[in-house]
Amino acid sequence: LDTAVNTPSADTERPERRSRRKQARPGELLAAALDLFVEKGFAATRAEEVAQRAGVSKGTLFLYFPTKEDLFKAVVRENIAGKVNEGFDELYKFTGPTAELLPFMMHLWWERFGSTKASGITKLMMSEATNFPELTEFYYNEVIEPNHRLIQGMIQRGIDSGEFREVDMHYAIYAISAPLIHLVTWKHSMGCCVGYKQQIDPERYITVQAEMVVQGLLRRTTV
Amino acid sequence: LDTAVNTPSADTERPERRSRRKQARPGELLAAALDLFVEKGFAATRAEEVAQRAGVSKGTLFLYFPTKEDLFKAVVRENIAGKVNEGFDELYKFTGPTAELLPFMMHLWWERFGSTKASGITKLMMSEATNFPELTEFYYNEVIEPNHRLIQGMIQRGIDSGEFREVDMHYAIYAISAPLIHLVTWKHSMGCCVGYKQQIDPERYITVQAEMVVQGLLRRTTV
Amino acid sequence: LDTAVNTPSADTERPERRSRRKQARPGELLAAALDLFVEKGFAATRAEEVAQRAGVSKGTLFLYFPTKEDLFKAVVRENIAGKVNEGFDELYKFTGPTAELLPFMMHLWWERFGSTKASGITKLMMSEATNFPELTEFYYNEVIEPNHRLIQGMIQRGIDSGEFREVDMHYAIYAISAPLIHLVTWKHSMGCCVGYKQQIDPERYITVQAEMVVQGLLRRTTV
Amino acid sequence: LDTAVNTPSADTERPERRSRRKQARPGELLAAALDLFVEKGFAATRAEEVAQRAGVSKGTLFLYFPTKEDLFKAVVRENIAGKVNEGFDELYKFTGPTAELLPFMMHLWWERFGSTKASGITKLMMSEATNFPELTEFYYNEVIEPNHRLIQGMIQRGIDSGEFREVDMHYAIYAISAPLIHLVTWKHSMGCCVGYKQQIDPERYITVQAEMVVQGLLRRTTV
DNA sequence: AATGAATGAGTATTCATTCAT
DNA sequence: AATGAATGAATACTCATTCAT
Repeated sequence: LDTAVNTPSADTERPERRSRRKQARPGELLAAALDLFVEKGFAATRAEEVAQRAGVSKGTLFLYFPTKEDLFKAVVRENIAGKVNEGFDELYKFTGPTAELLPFMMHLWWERFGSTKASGITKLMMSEATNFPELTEFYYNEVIEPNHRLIQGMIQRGIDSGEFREVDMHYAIYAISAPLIHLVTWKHSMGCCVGYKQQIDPERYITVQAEMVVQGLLRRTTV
Repeated sequence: LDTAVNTPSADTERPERRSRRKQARPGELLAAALDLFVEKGFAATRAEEVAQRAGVSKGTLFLYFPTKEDLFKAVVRENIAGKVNEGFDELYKFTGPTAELLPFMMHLWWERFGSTKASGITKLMMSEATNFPELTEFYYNEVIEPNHRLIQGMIQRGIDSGEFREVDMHYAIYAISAPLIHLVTWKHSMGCCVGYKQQIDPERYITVQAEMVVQGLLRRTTV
Repeated sequence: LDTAVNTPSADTERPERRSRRKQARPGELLAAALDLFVEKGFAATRAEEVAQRAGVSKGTLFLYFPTKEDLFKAVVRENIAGKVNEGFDELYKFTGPTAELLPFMMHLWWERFGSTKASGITKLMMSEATNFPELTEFYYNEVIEPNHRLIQGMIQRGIDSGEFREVDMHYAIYAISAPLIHLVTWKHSMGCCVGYKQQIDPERYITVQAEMVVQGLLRRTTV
Repeated sequence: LDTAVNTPSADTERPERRSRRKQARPGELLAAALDLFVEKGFAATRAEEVAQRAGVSKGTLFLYFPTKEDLFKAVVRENIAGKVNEGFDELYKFTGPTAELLPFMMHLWWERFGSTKASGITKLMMSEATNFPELTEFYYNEVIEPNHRLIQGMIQRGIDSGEFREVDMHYAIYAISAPLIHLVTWKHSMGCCVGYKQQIDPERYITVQAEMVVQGLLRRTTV
């Protein structure tokens, strides 16, 4: 459902106890690894702990993922599948004004991604990017770039409809993405350590940022 | 200020070489540590390497910083002290409209902090926050909170002068901070791994974000 | 009894070699540790050396004993358990006069403990007592106190039978224990370094001490 | 008085402030070292701490004692000077019955040595004997052997006077020495770690042991 | 496929000892 | 003679990875 862990190989055999379980192994390991990597970071996560949480032995873990780095890569690759497409669907489906589209999409993003465990990999990638350059490139191509196109689509929609003014599109995108990324990054770093008073309320945060960016983009009616 | 980071500076002078060095040691070590921590992260940085880069032996490092964690803390403390005050100074000194103050301050921040090596600790803290809760709290109190107050001061100035509309101040702050933090975080993560085409031009980035946020805050003249 | 120290025993049998070894591991490690601790003391014994002598790698040692201190504790526990009970058995079994019981028991003690490698831990505990207060307390409760009760039982037997005079029991005990402890302590310290001429012949030593203490305890027939 | 720390070189210069102090250095270091070695053992005592306690720098310590081992040897050698001679003096001076001499001498020993800090080296030597073989030999010749001769003199006196029976002299000696050595050894090991209830009262302990040994040596009047 | 016992390279930290001043 | 900054060998302990069963 949320972060549906799919076994790489298609599930062809009937739902028979033994083999289902067998097939489920890598998925369980990836789920456990996601949890722990998000929770403690790459370096601080011990392989044994991952195996334990997945209910298998250490040996089994290395049976599926020959290296801790491979495990990490798999975790990231696994958890970034096609979220963007959902976004494009919503964009195309939306009929109201773009000034309403933006808040709607941003809140939706929170609901479907930001608030889920999967958002932890956003922070993970920030932290480990330089240690996994080719993974980072993959992440850029598969996640960042598509999302930028989605955001660009949203903004362009406003410009095309005459709602928004012309902007330096390449950089205007960040007015939407930066606050969102900052939100989940905060949530998985500072947010864990500061007191109740310093917490950010995501809904309110997004509401304000969305309002700001809409105001920032809107064509000045008179002037 | 106190433990000002001194560059090793070629040893051309003969007299009191030993004692000169002694004074410089902590600074040299902190500089080396900053480099390496930023470059490879906390866990991946070996104590010996820090010592080597500072031109001393492993033992000497532990003479000044009894623990790798202590070294990390010192690096963080060293590279953030007083930065905010500079910001307040500029704020109080500024005489033009707030719509110009914001871009000015954001660019200044880049010039004096974002573009320097020290900005690497912003990303470092994000990455290591959960591993050093006590340090994170320190960082929040000494860096984040003061910066928030500075930003709040800037926005309030605009509201007081009638330029800006009333906003949910606590969250409006992030409209300014999030893009900036995102910029340095990017610079020290993704930025290192993606191609030339995907690079962000900081000046242009800040210009656009500043314009967006100013537009977002400005009181609508007619309506 | 529980973790009986098994000698490595030449591996002639082929089947289940791995699992056989697994069972023997802790015992082999404890035996090696006993050897080395007795030989060189706690501080001077390197963990790796213990592993080597047991024929395993460093890692394996820490697999079974998470800490060098834990290893030390295990060695102490291993080599003292139940020794006292043997003494009580002999005491209850003995039917002759107490004047003969004492020499018998003292010689038996030498035969079963003093002359064995295990007596080295008596000296070890003396040397390391202040460094391991918690272990020292354990040793007092599990070894010293029970032995004192055993000796007290022996003396009391003589008093009850009318052979021995009334004595300050609490301190009379040491008339028996002190010479014995001194013997093994000597054996593992001075004894290793002084020439042949200065050596103590344990049997003769015990014979004389036993005679002395018996004479010291006997009720004066006429007076 | 008790452990008078004498500078090796005879004090020829007048008691002038500066040089007195200079001359006192090694003595202060030895005193500090004695304290610490007794308190924590050889391995656990850090050179720096010795220097600190003596009020000098680490460098100075190594100026006088090129090696920690040398320091240890010096501490032992320093603190075992001619105590035995005092014992012989008392023996020759004593006029009463040997049955009274023994308790007298044993209590005196406690008063002048056992109860002082210097008794710590007795335990030290036990602990470190095997690590310092040639020191051990020295200790045997300078301390143990003379003390044995002293004790032998005491026993012989009783035999010669007809009070004591003939004994295996070489081993009878231990009937006196073992309890005393055991007392100081206990005091500096177990004694530090066990509760109030398990403490040994030295006076009472010696009284009982002395009585025992006297009884053990006395010629049976009738029989 | 699964286990978990075994490995050993790797790393922070300590501390006796040196030596420029 | 005295200092104390600097050294680096030494060592307990960790943890990814292997492999016999």
